[in-house]
Amino acid sequence: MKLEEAQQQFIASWGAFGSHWGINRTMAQIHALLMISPDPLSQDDIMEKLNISRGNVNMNIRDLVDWGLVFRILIPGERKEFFSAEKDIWKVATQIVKERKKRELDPMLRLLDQLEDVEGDKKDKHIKQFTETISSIRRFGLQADKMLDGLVRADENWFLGNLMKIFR
Amino acid sequence: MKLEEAQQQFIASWGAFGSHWGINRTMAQIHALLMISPDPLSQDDIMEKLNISRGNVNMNIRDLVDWGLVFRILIPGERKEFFSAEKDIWKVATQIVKERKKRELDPMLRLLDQLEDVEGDKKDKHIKQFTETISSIRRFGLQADKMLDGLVRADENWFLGNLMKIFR
DNA sequence: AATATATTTCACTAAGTTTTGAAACTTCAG
DNA sequence: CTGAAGTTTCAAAACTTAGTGAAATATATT
Repeated sequence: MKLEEAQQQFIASWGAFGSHWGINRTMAQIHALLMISPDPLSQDDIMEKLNISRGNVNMNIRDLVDWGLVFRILIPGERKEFFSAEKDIWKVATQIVKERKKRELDPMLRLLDQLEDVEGDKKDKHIKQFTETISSIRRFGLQADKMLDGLVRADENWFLGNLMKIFR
Repeated sequence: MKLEEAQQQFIASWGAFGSHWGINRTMAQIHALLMISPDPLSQDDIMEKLNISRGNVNMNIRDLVDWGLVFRILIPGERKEFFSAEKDIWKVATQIVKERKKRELDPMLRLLDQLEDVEGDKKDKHIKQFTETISSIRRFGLQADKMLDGLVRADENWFLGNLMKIFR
């Protein structure tokens, strides 16, 4: 397969893939483009390679920087800003886990905490089913939370090494 | 907090939560409603409680059944079909993992396989960066794949027990 | 300070997704 | 076989989210 074609395919599918992971399509495409670029790119480079508007590049780059997946690079003597992606895929994954945990899991756990006790007769089957559901989701969430914290703190080899021991 | 209010809140936020996890809002709301219902509900019950149209209920119920999160229940003597949710949250989670792995991770790995070898000079920095990126993502993906397979096969206590040993 | 270059913002538009509701279809009882 | 009850389909409408491009702002150069 030719390089150009392979690059296009990779960018397109990383975009599709990302859109299932809380990262919008264009954001993921920009990230893909930067991952396979040996050198940092400017906003104009990205506009041109992906055929998207300046505003779109700007917004998505900002988000990528917020997520910690892309870095602003200042090249001495250059007027423009350049951008480069985090290329260590383990770091990319833990970064995403960290952000999503903060944005989704943590607020959900806070809510479940509040919902856990409702007024009324503990014998009523509606109340019983409700509190049981809530508390089992909450217990599960707390475990997941703890596990993800560990994951984010761990380093790749350590983590995969241990995991492989568990899942032969 | 009153039961009614707590139920509403739970349904609403499970919907919002689900929409970040590849499950659309209404689908997640129906699932939430069924999880907290002590008895199976009919399509009409769901329409009424969530204020959504018959078509919408029907389509989303179908998807939930496809995902293995909801079961069709036939109540003897009743003409209507009733529905009941999987209430074991561990099963819900592994079911979702299984489906998403099949729909997303597996196709991505198949693609990366193809992209791994491109024609051209191995010394060219564009080719070098591309193949390195692809192969590191692929290695990572294969590990994740193996791990998720294990997870789906494992049972809850076994899994959490082992995990807790790792992440004290 | 004036000019050129680069970046950010945001109202508008385009694209994509979900929901509705009525019609078509299916099933069952009499 | 007929009609009532239940379920499914699908085109159109409503809603949601993403992308554009031009204007505003910021930064650097002479």
